[in-house]
Amino acid sequence: MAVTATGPGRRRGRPPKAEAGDTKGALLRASLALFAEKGYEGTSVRAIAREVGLSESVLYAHFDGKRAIFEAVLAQLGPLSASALLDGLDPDQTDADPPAFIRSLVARVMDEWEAPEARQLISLMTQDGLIHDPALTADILEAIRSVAELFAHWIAAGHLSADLGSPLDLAYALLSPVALARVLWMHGAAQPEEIAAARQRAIRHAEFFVNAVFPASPPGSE
Amino acid sequence: MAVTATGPGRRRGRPPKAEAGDTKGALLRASLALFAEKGYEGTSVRAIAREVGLSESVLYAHFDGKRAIFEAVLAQLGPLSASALLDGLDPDQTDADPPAFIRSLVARVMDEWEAPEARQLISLMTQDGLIHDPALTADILEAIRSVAELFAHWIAAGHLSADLGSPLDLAYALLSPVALARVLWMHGAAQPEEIAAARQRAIRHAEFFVNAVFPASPPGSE
DNA sequence: ATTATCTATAGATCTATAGATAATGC
DNA sequence: ATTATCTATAGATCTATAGATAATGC
Repeated sequence: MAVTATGPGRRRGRPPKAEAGDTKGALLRASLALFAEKGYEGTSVRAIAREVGLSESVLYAHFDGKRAIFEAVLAQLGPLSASALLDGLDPDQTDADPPAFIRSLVARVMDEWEAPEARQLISLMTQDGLIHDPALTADILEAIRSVAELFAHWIAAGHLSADLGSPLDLAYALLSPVALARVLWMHGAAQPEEIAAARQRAIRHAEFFVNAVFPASPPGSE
Repeated sequence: MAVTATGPGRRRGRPPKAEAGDTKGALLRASLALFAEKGYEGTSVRAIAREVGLSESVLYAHFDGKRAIFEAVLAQLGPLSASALLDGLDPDQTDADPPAFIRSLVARVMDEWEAPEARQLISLMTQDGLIHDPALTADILEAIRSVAELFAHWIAAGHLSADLGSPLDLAYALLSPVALARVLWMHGAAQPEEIAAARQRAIRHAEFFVNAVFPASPPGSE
C-alpha cells in the first residue's frame, strides 16, 4: 500500500566517494537506538537497515550477523560505562572539604549520565536482562568499593565517625540512590523533565547524605 | 531428529476430567517464567505451549493472543507488587520505636521480594522496558511518599530532627538502596547466594540509616 | 582486485485461524 | 450444545547467503 522503498532506492554498485559516509558507524548508531528502544529480539536486521537507508545485506558486509552487531554496540559503550567515577582525583583536594567533594561527585556523574548514549545504554540494559549480568553488577560493586576506600580514608583522617557503618555501607548509602535514579529515569526515551527530576533527586540525596554523615557541615558554604 | 513431540502427544478431543488440570493457570505460569527469562519478543507462543505440553492453538482458546497473555500475566502480578509496604500499620507501635520499625520494615520487604514470582516480576520488568513505564515509576514514588508521611509524623513527634532533609529525602534515602538491591540482584534467575547478599546489603543499609538519622539509638536493643 | 552496495531468494520460524474430535454438562 | 484439545496450514516475517553491479585504489 504505502510506497515503502521509494523508487529504486539507490544505484546498484559501490557509491561514489562523495556520498560514501560512515556506513559502519551509522549501523552502530542505528542499532544502539533500536536495541535500546525495542530490545534485541524486538529489533530486526531489516529495521536497522531501513533506519540507515540501506539494504539488509549491507549489515552482513560489516558484521558477522545480528549477534555480532549487538556485541559491537556493547563494546563501543563499555569504555563510556567504565568512565571512572574517581578519575583524576587529587587526594589533597578530597581531604580539604569532603562534603563539597561529594556534592560535586554526584553532580558530575549525573552530568555524564545525561548524554543520549549513556541513556540509551541504560535502556539497552533494562531491555535485555543485561542489568543482571554478573559482569555488570561486579562493575557496579567495584565502583562502590572505590568510593568506599575514600570513606575509609576520611574516617582514618578524622573527617567522619566510624560508628555509622563500614566504609562500604557509607558508599552504598551514598551511591545506590543515585544509581536508582539513573535506572528509573535516565533512560533513552526520558523527557527533559524526567531527566531534570532524576538529577534533582540525586542532588537532594547528596545533600541529605552530607547532612546526616558529616558533623555540622554548613549546607551552602561554597 | 530428536523426537520432539513423543508419540501422538495426547488424544485428540477434550481430555477426561481426571486429567483436566488448570490449563489457563499453567499457561500463565509458563508465560511468566518464559517472559521473565527471554523477554516478550524472545518468547514464542510455541515455546509457551511446549512448556505446558499442549499444542500452540490452545493458547488462543484461552487468550486473544500473545499480547493478551502478556497483559494477563502483568494483571496477575499487579496486586503482588502493590502489596503495600505499610499494610496493617499500627501508628502507636511505629511511634514506640521507630528504629525497630524501620529494621522490620526492610526485613519484611526483602522477604516478600524473595518469592519466585516477585523475582520473575523483576526480570520481566528489566526485560521489556517496563521498568521505565511511567505507571510503574509512579507506583514506586507513591510507595516512597507513603513512607515519607511516616517520617513527617516522626519529625512532628520529636523522634528525629527536621534538619537532615525533607521527609521525602529521608524516605528516598532509606528505600532506594533497598530497591536497587532488588533490581540488581533479586531477579528470576538469582542464585541463593545472590539473594542472600542482596538481603544482607539491604539489612546493613537499614542499620546504617538508623545510625545516621536517629540520635543515639542502641543498635541491637530489641 | 577489492570494496560497498544492490536484488533475489532459501529456509526457518512465528502468530493466528479453520476445522476435526472427543469429553462434559444440561 | 459447549468446551478443550488436536492437526494442518496460511501468510507474514526473519536471518542469512549467493551472485550481480559499479566505484575505488593500486
